[in-house]
Parts: sequence; C-alpha cells; structure tokens
Amino acid sequence: MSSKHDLNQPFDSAAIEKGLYEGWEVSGHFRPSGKGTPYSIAIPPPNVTGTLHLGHAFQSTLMDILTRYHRMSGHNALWQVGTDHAGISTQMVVTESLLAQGISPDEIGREEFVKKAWEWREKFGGTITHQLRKLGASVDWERERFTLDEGFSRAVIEVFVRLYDEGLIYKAQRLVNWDPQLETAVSDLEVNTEEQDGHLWHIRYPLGDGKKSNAGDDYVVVATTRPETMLGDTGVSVNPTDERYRHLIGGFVVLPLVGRKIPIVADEHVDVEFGTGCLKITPAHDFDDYEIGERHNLEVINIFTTKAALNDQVPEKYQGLDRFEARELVLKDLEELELLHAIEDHRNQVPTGERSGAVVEPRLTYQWWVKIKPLAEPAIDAVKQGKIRFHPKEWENVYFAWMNDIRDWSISRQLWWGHRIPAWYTDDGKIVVGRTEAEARSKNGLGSDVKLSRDPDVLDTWFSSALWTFGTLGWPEKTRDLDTFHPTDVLVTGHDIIFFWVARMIMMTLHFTDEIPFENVYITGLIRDASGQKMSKTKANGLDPLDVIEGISLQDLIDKRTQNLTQPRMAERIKKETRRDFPDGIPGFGTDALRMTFSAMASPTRNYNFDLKQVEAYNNFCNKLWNATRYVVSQLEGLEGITDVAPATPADHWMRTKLIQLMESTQTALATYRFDLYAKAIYSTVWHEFCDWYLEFSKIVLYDTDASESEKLQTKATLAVVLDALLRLTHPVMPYITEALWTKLKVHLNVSSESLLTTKYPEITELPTNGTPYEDVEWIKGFITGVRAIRGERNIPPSRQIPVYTVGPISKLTSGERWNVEYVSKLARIDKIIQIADSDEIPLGSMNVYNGTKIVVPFLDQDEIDKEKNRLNKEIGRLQKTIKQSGSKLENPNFVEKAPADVVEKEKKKLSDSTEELSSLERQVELLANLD
RNA sequence: GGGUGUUUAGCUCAGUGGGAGAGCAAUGGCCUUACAAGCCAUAGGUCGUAGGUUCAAGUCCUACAACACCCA
Repeated sequence: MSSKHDLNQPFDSAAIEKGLYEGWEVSGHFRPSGKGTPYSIAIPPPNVTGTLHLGHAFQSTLMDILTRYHRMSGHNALWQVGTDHAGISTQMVVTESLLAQGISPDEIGREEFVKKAWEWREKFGGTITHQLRKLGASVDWERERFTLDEGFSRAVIEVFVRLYDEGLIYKAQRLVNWDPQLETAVSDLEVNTEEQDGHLWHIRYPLGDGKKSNAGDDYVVVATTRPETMLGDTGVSVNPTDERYRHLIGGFVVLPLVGRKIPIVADEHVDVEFGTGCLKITPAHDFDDYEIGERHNLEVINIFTTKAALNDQVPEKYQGLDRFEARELVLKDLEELELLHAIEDHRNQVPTGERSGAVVEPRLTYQWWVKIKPLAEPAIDAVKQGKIRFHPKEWENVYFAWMNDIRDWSISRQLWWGHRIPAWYTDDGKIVVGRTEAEARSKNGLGSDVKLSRDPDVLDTWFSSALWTFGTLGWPEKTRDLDTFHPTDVLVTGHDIIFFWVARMIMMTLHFTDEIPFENVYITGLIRDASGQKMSKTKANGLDPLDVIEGISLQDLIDKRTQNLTQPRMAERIKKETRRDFPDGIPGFGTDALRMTFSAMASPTRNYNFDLKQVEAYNNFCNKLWNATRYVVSQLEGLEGITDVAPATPADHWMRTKLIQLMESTQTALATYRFDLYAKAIYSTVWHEFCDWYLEFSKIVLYDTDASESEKLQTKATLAVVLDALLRLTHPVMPYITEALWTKLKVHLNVSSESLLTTKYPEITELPTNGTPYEDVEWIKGFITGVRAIRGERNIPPSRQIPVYTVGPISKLTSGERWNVEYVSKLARIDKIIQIADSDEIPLGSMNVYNGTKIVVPFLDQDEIDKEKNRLNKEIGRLQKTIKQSGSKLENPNFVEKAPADVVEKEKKKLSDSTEELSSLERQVELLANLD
C-alpha cells in the first residue's frame, strides 16, 4: 500500500481515503482467500435504479465490519454483492425517461422497451455500486450478480417450472389488488393503507314488491364510502339477527341509476353497528363483498377498465369517466332523485400502491399463484427449532405471526421488465409450462405445428430475490461455491422486509436446497433524522451518505432537496428547515467517521436518530487517532523490526491489561451483533486509556534522562505493539484511517502483510497472572485524579507546581517503584509529596480522600478557604447519604443473612470507608471554621 | 380491535437484581514539547406513573399513561 500520507500534515479524511479502496480492490483480497472456515454474507441486493441512502450505507457498514473481521480472523470470507432488477421501479423510471425523450413505450412495443431498459441499466445502474465502493465495502466485485442476468434467470425459470410440476404454482381467477396507474396486479404486501378524511354517504335503495321498512319507508338506506361502486352492486346484505331488516330478507331492491333488481341477503359478516347495518354488495370491487357474494351466488359485475375508468357495464352516461369523476356525478344524480339520505364525515382507510401511490382497486383477474402453505411449514420449523436465529429475538414473533396466517402469493405482474413467465397457451386455452418453448411442447406432446403464445406476464421481483443466497452461488448447478458458502452466515436487513424477502428466502431455499439460507438474521432499526422524523422523499429530510462523507454547501443541499419534489408546495418549508438544521451546509466528515457513527448507533432498538453531531464527534476521534499515531511514530524513529517484548514499567503492564480487556469486549460484542458496544469499547479504550493515560505515562519514561535504555526501548515497543493491536481492532469499522496509519507504523514492526485487510485480527492472549502493576496503576490514576480535582476546583494552572501532603497508606508510592512516584509527580504536577502521620498537624488546605488516603493541597492564599468549605460540605452530604443507605442495609438482618457473603462484605467496607472519610472531612471543616 | 417496542442527565443513548453511566451540549480553568477537532476539572437524574415479588428493583411481575411501529 502507498505510504504517501504525511503525518506532519493535519488530519484530513479526504486525503487519507484517496486511492486506498482502489488499492484494496486490485490487490484481490476482497476475494475469498480459499483458506479457513467459510464465512459468507449475501448483500440484500439494492434496487438497480436506486441510489445509496443512509439505510443502505448503515447496513452495508455492518456487513463490512463482519466481513472484514472474519477475513482478518483467517476465515474464507465472502461478501456476495449484486443488484436487483426491481420490476416496477425500473419500469417506472425507464418509462419516465422515455416519455421525457418524447418516446411512448406503447408505440415502441415490448421488445424495444426491454432493450431500452437494459441500456438504461448499463448507463445508470452502476450508481449504487459506485457508492458502495465509496463506503469502503469489501465485497467481491468479481462475483457481482444481477437478478436478471443469464445464470440467475436460469435459476428463476428452474424454480418456476419445478414448483409448477409439483402443483405448487397454479393459475386462477381471483380478486387481486390492482394498481390502476401501473396497470398491474400487486401483492397484499405492496399495498399500504392510508387514512384520509372522507365521507360516509347514506343512499336510499327503493324496496321492491311494495315492501316497507320498519319505519314505514319504501326504501332501505345503505352507507358507503365509495358511492360510484354502486353501479356494480349485485346485492344488499343485512345481519340475520338484525330485527330492523329481518322481514326484508329474501326480497329485493331496485338499484338506483341502473334499475337492476338485486336481492337482499342475510349474512353474519354484516356489522349491525356500522352505518345503517344495511350493506351494499359489490363483489367485483371489494374483498369482503366478494366473499359475501360467493356465499350467496351473487353476480360479479366488473365496472372498471384497467385504468379504473368506468367500462361498458354501467349506464352510458357514466362510461369512460374516471372513478373519482364518476363519484361526483353519481352523487349529483342521487341528490336530484332525492335518494341521498345523509352525509357523514368519516376517516377512510384508503389502500394505495406502495410504488405508484395510486389508490388500489380490487379487481377480478387471472393471475399465477404460489400455493404457500406447504412451503411455509418447514420455514416455520426452521426458526422454531433455532436453526435460524433472529437478532433481536423479538422479531421471530413477527415472523411467526405472518407465517402462521400466510396466504397464497400472487406472483404474476403485468409488466415488461422482469423474468417472463415460462408458460404458453394453445389457441384453445390449454396452458403448457417448460424451461423453454421446446420443452413445453415436448412435455405436453405438442408438435411444432401447434400454435403457442407465451404468457405476457413477468414474475414478481421478490420471486427472484427469494432465490438470492443460492442463486448467486450457481444453483441449479452443484457448484463448489454452493458447497462452500451456503448456507450463508448472516443476513443483515431491516424489519420492513421480513415478510417480503426474509420469509420468502427461507421458504424457497429450504424447498430447493434442503438448506437454510442463513443461520442468523440481524434486524436493524430504522434511521430517522436528528429530531426523530422518518426520512422521506416528501419531507426531503433524508441525507445522502456521500454528502456526509464529502461535504456539501448549504445552497447545493437546498437545491438537491427541493428538486423533483413529490409535493412542490413543500419547497419553502424544506428550504427553511434545511437552513435551520444545516446553517453552514455539511463540512464532510469522511467515510470512517460515518461508519463509526453507524456502528455506535446499532444498538438493539427499532429507531435511531441520525445526528450529524455524532459524526462530527467520531471525526474528532479520527483526529485523535491520527495524532496519537503521530506521537508514537515519532518516538519509533530509527527502530525497526519491533516484536512484542516483556513490559518493563507498571504502565506497560497496565496498558496491556486494558488492551486484553478491550479484546474481550470486542469479541463478545461482535459475536452478539452489538456493534454499538464494539464501537464504544474501541472509542473509550483508544481515547480514555491509551491516549489520556498511557501516552502520558510513556512520555514520563521517554523524556526522563535517568531512564535506562531498556526501559525506554520497552516503552517504545509497548507503544508500537499496542497501537498496532488497536489499529487492527479498529480496522473493520474504520478501514481507511487505520490502513493509512498502520502503513506508517508497520515500517517499525516485524510484519510481512502489506495491508491491514489481510493482517491477523488480534487474539486474546492470557491475562497477566500478576495483576499488581494493573492495580497499582489504577491506584495511581485515582490518586492523580484526587489531586487534579483540587487543582481544578481552585483553578491552579498546570504551570504551577504544588506540594501535596498525604495521611494514610501510600504504599504504591513508597514501594520503591520509582515510576509510580514519577507518574504522580508529573501528571499531577506536584513538586513535593510529604507523608505525615495522622497525629501530626495537617497543614491548612484542600482535602480529598482517596481509598482511605487523605490528600491535602495547602492553601496558597486566603480566598480559597470559602470555596473549599463549600466543596467539603457537598462531599460530606454525599457521604452522609451513602452511610445512611449502607447502614440501614446492614442493620437489616435479612440482608446480612440472605445476601451473598461477598456482597455483605463489600457493603461493610463501603460503610467503614465512607465513615472514615466523613470524619476526616468533618474535622477539616471544623478546622476551617475555627479560622474565622 | 389485536400485537410488538420505547419511556434513564438539556439532546442521543448504554445499563448483566447488589455502589445510577457514556457521547454530545453546558460551566470554570489551561497555548502542559501527539492532538484547541485538544487537555484538566465541574455541574446536571422522584430511571414514565401506580402497585407487587425480593433482604435488595432502572433491571423481574401486573396495571395504567404517552409515543412509535406492525397486523386487521
């Protein structure tokens, strides 16, 4: 790797990142090594039309952490990359782009359209993969797959044909969710219900046969939220127990505006409480009505075209009207006929298409279906038996709930872009299925003279992505890759696609490979903006990860957010909010800071609020790491081939223990998918142990003219060895800066590998059996802090050295370990430590008690006394509280008897320590009071 | 209507039955030879509410409230 990063320059993320990724990619180390235990992750294939949003970047970061970690740990690591052809989205995007060029898809026809779509994909489909590179994703690009590529398509056809042959795929006429804008069927999952303000119209339906209602009217009143559908009514239904209508059952009404006689039927489904208790039935355009219609053999009259305009099944004056125009006209006509009985305000649940946003219309059509129960059962068992584990585990319940109540899956879509269904029809309507037309013919004994026409529909995109884990590895061929890397180890994804994708992958993979697709499913939460708002296109409050990495000016950010708005009237508000949230734009924090933020964010919660301030904080962390390395490397000048050496000073021992503790934390964190704890453990050890303490300890040794050469050498070796380990531990989450810094460090080390990418991840070695230096240094730190607290309170500047008097045990300082004394003197800036006996007169000064040792800093002037009294009284209050709590615990015989002995012991020690400390401080307060 | 989750410092969040924590923000001091993107200190909390279990509850149980999401 290059070593062009100059440590004498200030830290600059952009300069560091430059060129590193390209170097990794050409080095070939993103490929599985072919050695070690296989470890594999299949990327959830992003939509080829899409761009990388924060959610992608977030999940990709977590996958990259895992992949890099396992690669460094010697595993045969594969992160399989690829993109999804995304049927509906791509068709929409390509259609739009053609229309913009003045080309009508209908005119150029299917074949030409598909050609254009491929061209589009060639041109723009690389955006998201470019962005993944920017993010540092160590995927194996040589294996990149696309769900519509040749091999993958073969797998899709194979699966379709086999399921058909097994009787698990069938074609049937049913009511489906129809998107009238896209003119295709969509699945239940692709429909969102939106609440909208609407009305409940009460309409009079005249009774036939001269019957009268209980109120003596010659009509019944039905309530509906969709009056236009009355044109397709074929019945009226009441609850059989409803006294109001019982006498009318079996009769009929005359449908207004149409004149059709339609029966009044009794059905328990009807809610007596809702509306008037009298329900109009439109079997062709409502799922509930369809079922009622089936139970009572009601006629099914489809009144809509594929675009949801009224067709020729309605009176002529309404034909050709859009459904919403028709609503207005129907209401107007009813009004004129005095059939509009009442209008109520009502919150409607309106089904809308996930992609198009159009109001979805139930529509009776022929579609292809997967018979899902036989596939679902083994998939439920796999999770029940713990073969597949969700993290966090709660999500298993969501999975079970959906799987236990699963309904057949409609897989055909009336689109051009996608895997075309391998089914053909003879002129007399017979369906034949095969991998190719020839196979379809031969299987069904049809000669080449029989005319066949291919089914125009394509498969649901999720049908193909359900095969992702094994399809990308070469299935249906029995490849070595399949053998090696399948099942994959973990799937990292959001909870929003547990049904769409996770469940379907489990079903399909079990059915076709007899293997689970992955052993673990790590479900991430959803990223929201800094104030907890969901990021959405409408609100334009999303952030482009690349803008966080590279920076963007306020004006550019505003422009970006206000162009292509779904609701242009939002522009002013978006501008205002953007100015408020990013008054100076975004400075550009680099990939590492962003990745560290993602990692630290990934706690097992459902939502994360993404705050740039955190990214800034982790950028500062990068700066810290940069400067620490600068110091270490400067100390190593002239040294090379450093290997681990026996530590010499107490601080060396201590630092190594801290390092081992960190290794334990990181290992546990990664094994349990606690990326937040991983990041925070690294942050805190690097900053608050290594930089805050160890580097300072090391300076004391290295700048000491009396230190021996071997002490200095061993300190330098510890600096080098610890920093090396820290960089390796940090590499999976912050690959760029660690690589850049390690390149600088490694010239002094005895290592052969050229990049951190393939350098061994540090392993836990045995904890030093002799814990003394560790305990000693912890004591030293506490003592120093005790002195510093006094200095801080009294604002004694560091430049001013002070004398310190101590009463009580200071064995760490008198044991003969001269470094302990040096550490304390230098870091607490003490010029004299005077130990005195308790009986001696303690000089007038500020007092702190640390572990039973009184630390006294004499007053330098009279003004300090009042401040000190305040401080002491606060301390005394704190101690009194502790003593009270602790005392009452110990007075409780139940506690003393039932609590474990060590807990009781600890409590006793706490009480005696606190009591002792209290009396020291009280005496001190008294002393100060006597001065007045 | 059914279900799941969340509620801890000003903000964002960790917290494993036994001394309430971190980061950011705030306050005071410091150009201390890696780092002012920094260093050293300080302050800030009836752990949503009410019960219960326990010697001991932020942690376990029950109910309620608010918020979020999923399903119908």
